[in-house]
Amino acid sequence: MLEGAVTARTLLAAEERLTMGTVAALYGNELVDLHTPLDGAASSMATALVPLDAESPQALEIIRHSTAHVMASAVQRLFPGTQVTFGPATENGFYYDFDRPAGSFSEEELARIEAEMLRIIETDAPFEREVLSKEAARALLTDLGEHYKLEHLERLEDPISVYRVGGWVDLCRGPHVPSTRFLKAFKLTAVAGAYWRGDERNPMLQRIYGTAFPSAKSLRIHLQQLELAKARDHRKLGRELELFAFLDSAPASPVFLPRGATVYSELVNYLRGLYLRDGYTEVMTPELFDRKLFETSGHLPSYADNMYFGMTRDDKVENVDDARLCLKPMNCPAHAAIYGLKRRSYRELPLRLADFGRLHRYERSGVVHGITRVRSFCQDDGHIFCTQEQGAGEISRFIDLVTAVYRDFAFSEMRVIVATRPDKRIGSDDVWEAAERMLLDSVIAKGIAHEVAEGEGAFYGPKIEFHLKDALSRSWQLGTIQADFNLPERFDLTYVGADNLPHRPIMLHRALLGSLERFLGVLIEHCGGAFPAWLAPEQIVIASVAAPFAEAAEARAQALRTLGIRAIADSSDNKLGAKIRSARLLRVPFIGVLGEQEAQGGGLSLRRREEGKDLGLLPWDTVVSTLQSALAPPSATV
RNA sequence: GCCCAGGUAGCUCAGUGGUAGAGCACCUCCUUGGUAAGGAGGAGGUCGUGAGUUCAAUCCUCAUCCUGGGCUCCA
Repeated sequence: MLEGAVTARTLLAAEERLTMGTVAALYGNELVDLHTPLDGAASSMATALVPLDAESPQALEIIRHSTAHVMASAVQRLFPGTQVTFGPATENGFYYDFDRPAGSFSEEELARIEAEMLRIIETDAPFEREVLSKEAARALLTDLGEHYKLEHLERLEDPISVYRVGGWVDLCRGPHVPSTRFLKAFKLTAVAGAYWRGDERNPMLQRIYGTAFPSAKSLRIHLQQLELAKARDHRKLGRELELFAFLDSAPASPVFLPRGATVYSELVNYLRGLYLRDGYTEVMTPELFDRKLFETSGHLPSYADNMYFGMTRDDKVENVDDARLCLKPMNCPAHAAIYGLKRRSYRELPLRLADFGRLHRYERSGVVHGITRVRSFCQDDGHIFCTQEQGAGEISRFIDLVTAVYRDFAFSEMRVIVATRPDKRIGSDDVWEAAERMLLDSVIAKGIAHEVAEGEGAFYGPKIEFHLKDALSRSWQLGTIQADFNLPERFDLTYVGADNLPHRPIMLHRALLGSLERFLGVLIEHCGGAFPAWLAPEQIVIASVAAPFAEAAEARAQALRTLGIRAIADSSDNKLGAKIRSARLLRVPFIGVLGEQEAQGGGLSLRRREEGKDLGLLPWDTVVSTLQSALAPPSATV
């Protein structure tokens, strides 16, 4: 560093804004190291500088990225010949990808790497930034034998920065913490394979995941939260609560057990209620179609990789591409065909068709996950056929509906993503342009915070996606609405306008919950298996205090069932405490206790799931009215 | 699909080159009970599947199926 060079450190120190916990600074919109010389007039710069404390979110990223550097340094010390690639901070930590000729890292090696990292950190080595010409950087990387970095270098613009720490050097944009002293708490968590630049045609690298925090305490809290999240994992709860299961004979295709099927049906009932109010009519369509339907729709060949094919013994075919039948991966072609069954008038539009048909999509074995990503599922699918002019209004109406629905399930953190035209698509650019415009305008008009995902749209149209997070903060797409000008064209759909001339309708594909399977998975994690009372598989368990009251308990349960309440009696010869315990483990919203007192007076002692609240002995009428009001499904308002 | 880690009773998990164990759940009996586990006994496994090595394989090797973590939040 030049004598007297102006840095964030000198400027902040001069104003006594530098503390022991300051790891970097924000200079305008730019993150800068404390020690990097700044350009410009010192006096004006100082006011634009904001010191970043270790506890700030931006500092956390810097700490993690610096920890990744230390890890890479340790790896190269321990395993010479290993090349480095990318090592960014992530939402929950960091990773670094290596090309190690000997292959992946074992658990024991992870421990050795951690130990080596500690040794490096203890030396309190400073992070030093150095700016090079591209030519000099090329020479440096060639010298180090870092071929991946060399490849990446060619994508970068002059000048190039590198960071040194403890004699180790890496091509890096920075910034970094001043020295390794600031890395106080880290843990290496996992090894995994990852393709170079994420492309499966490239060589596979060895990735090491880790996490880092400004203090040992915050790391400990993070690890505890991970443990808690595991307890909410829908796969674990699905098994424990007997909601669903998987058969070896149907991989990645869940079977719903009685308890899970009850929740599933209630979700469908809820949706049917919404549809009735919101002007949808339901249709039912086959699962197996002649391939011609999907040729017309354009699913073949765009979507063939994700489709199942079928044939009969009368079909003398050898190649799957000649299979006569297709298992539907989507409902839209069938709905387009239904629309085309007869001549349509503008007076019928918008025509909103809903379908709970079962879909099958072939998903590669590595991407399936519990019931949130499966091969057999059902969408709360619907297609709106309308005029161009009606499109914006329908989209706006749908956004209101989907927002209200998520509110019903107490989801608050919704991400809205507008996904635009992908490389592999059907239809002209003009048509895509219009469709993208329509979606974006609706979101903007509602003032909804959203992101744009370039190239992430469906092959037939752009979409708005509504994402929610699961217990491990993985983001899942649930609801969606997609504008489609292509299918109406391909199916030659028309309506007769007021002018008595044929016109082309547009088609909106939409789903509120998305896949019912996925939604249920996310919902299970959201509520930790304690479903809202209206969805609970059993809404009340009536526990008899002793055998002589078993019959009375069963009679009460039956009386409630005739009122539409899912009630069961626990007449096992367990003691009351054990019955309460098992009902609570199943997260049953109400528990009724029936003994001498209740049998005599005709009432029931009731307790609610929430805070184990005991409502005491209530007269039967009060029991019924309490249950009926607590068990009523919510009503999403449009 | 690819990399890594797994697959032992319904569930959660021990275990060993000489054909297997615990807790819970289940069944039977005793107990007739008042708000998160009463007691005793019993039954239950081709150790994922197939092959190989071995006198002998749940254990070692290979294949295969299934499950789990990950596969550009770009130096």
